[in-house]
Amino acid sequence: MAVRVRIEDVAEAAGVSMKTVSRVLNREPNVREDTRVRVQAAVDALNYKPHPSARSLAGHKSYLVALLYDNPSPNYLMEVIAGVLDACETQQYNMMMCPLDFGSPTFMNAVESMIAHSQPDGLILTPPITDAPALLKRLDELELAYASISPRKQKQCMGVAIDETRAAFDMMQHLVSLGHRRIGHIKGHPEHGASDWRLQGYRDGLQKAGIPFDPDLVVDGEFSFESGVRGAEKLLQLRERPTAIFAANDDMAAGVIGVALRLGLRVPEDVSVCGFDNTPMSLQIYPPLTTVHQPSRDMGRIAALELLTAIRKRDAGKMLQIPYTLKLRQSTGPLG
Amino acid sequence: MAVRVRIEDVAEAAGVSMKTVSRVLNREPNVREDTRVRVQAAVDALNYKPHPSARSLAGHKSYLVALLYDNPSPNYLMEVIAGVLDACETQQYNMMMCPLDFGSPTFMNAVESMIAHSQPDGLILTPPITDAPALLKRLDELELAYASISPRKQKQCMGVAIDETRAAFDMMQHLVSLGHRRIGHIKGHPEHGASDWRLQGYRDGLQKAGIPFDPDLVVDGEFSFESGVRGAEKLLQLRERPTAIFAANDDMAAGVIGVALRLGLRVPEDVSVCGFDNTPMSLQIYPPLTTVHQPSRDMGRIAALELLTAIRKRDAGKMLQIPYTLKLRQSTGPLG
DNA sequence: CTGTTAGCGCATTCAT
DNA sequence: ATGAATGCGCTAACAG
Repeated sequence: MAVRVRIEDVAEAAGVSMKTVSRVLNREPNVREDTRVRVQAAVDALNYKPHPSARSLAGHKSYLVALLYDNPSPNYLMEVIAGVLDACETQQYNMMMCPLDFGSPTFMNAVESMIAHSQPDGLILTPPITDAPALLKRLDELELAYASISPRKQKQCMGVAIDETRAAFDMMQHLVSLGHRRIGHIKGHPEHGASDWRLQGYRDGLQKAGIPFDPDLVVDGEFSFESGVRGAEKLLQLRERPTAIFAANDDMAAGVIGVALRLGLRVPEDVSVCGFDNTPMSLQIYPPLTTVHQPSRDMGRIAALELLTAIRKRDAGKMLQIPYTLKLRQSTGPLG
Repeated sequence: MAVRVRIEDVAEAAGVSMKTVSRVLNREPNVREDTRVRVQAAVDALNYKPHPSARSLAGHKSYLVALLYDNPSPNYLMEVIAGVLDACETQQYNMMMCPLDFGSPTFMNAVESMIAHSQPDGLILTPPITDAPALLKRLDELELAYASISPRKQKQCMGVAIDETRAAFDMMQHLVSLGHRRIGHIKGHPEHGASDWRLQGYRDGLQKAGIPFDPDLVVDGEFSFESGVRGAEKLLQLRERPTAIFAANDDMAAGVIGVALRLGLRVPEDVSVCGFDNTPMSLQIYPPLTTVHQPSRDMGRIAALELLTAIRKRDAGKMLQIPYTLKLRQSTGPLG
């Protein structure tokens, strides 16, 4: 490890004081341009890197953001992580991972303990942890900044989301345009806001097409493949079978396709199937799945950038909405 | 955030010096049992948590391990992460994520920069970063501890792996026992040791069954679904079609099944397909995939525990081998 | 615009 | 077995 280059060494090399170096490093004002250049040159020449712990200790900041999650899809989370890391890198921040069990009675204890231990400067919340009232209340008490990704209540907090209801509505328009009128829906996990929004989009789509809502065509799910299987078994064995099934996510849609094939039905000739999320798997099953692409990586990046800005400026940002894309593939087709 | 409880406060409450509290906290010897108890009581009563940065600054340790990865399957990586976090939690360590581009010319720069910035006490390497000679050499220079998960050269380093060759061999035994003799193989990414091992297991399996090796039945792949599709297109259009295909991972196996179905072949009646990794997807496609389960979470945990031990004791551990499991499912069946 | 001083909270000598 | 003094590397508050 050799000997560490310290800020003092840089100061000496540049012929200024430690504090001036500190100012340059932290982009603080009140430094003449030429000294700034001189200091920067010394920093580069010595390949100086601030010691994170020292900076943190003296500055009363941890330079840490915590990413809270509860059993999300690995693909989704990895995208979010990549985005958050993108954002953190630009600002010398670190990210720590915080797997949590949202439903557990010790949920808040786990959070408190993590905060006490790691002292993050801010948190990024992913669904469904975005919607834990006790958590949000406590964070406000602690004056700890947080950004939410796709939270249920979007008016009141900083974060990022897509218009899920409208995306689901668009998907319904697609099915309707193919001639479908008996369209089934498998709901998502009841604890996720996304489930409500997507169901709402389904209903909006029916209404727009003048198709009466039929409760038999809507079944419970919980975003898992298995729940998709169960939902499909119900829907595909109805006396009057739906000609299309809109599952609230891709995993469930994969379950639907599995059941359909097992029952000897062709997809999409006998039944069209679509999902939501555009997971890699959606492209790997046969037939490739029609779905909605949600820019999860961008959402992670944006949430983190908002959070970092809020930490710096000590004031909260807005809820940002960003665009989604429909991916029309082979699992949906015209009414046969 | 109220006022922070410091070690000094605990010392005062317990009627001892800071140093004694420090000793108790760090499980150092030379503390009488009764004072240890008294100090611990004060720690609990005040709900004292050491300040990570202060501890790190004074102790010349970062309490950080870096997890290096390059574009792995999200499912695999999330399992490894969960295991590493499990291990870190028990020892007050933190984990940082380090996505890298192994092939890039700036790979080593990225690593150097990460190390200089974050000063991790150790690294956990995942394939194929386990096999970057320049990296390993540099880590030795820096005397930075690292643990490797499934590295190519297992003799020379600390880490954890399964016996992949034997697992692939077992899978071949399974296919042979079903009556298959024309068995195709789609290789993994050439940069991953796993590709070699699994191919070796394939060859060992052929040899054991007295089946001559046919180069036409082995095609290149790179672990991606698409490469599985390409491989299957070659194999399934051979004049003498294989009756079984062993893909070196699940993603490629999924590609094979897709192609088979597209060509009007039934799985497993017309062609058996198997993979490797037991990804969640392997259970979600139709038919469910026969594969090898690799205990990735355990591997993450074990690698991290080894690393933390090595950091503490300043000496390197061994390469540990842990068990795998064959998952026999519906994508393989008797030769029709 | 720049420098000086103090101290963040802890572990680490070296005493005793 | 325990304690007092010192400093890790940096930023903050103030001084100039």
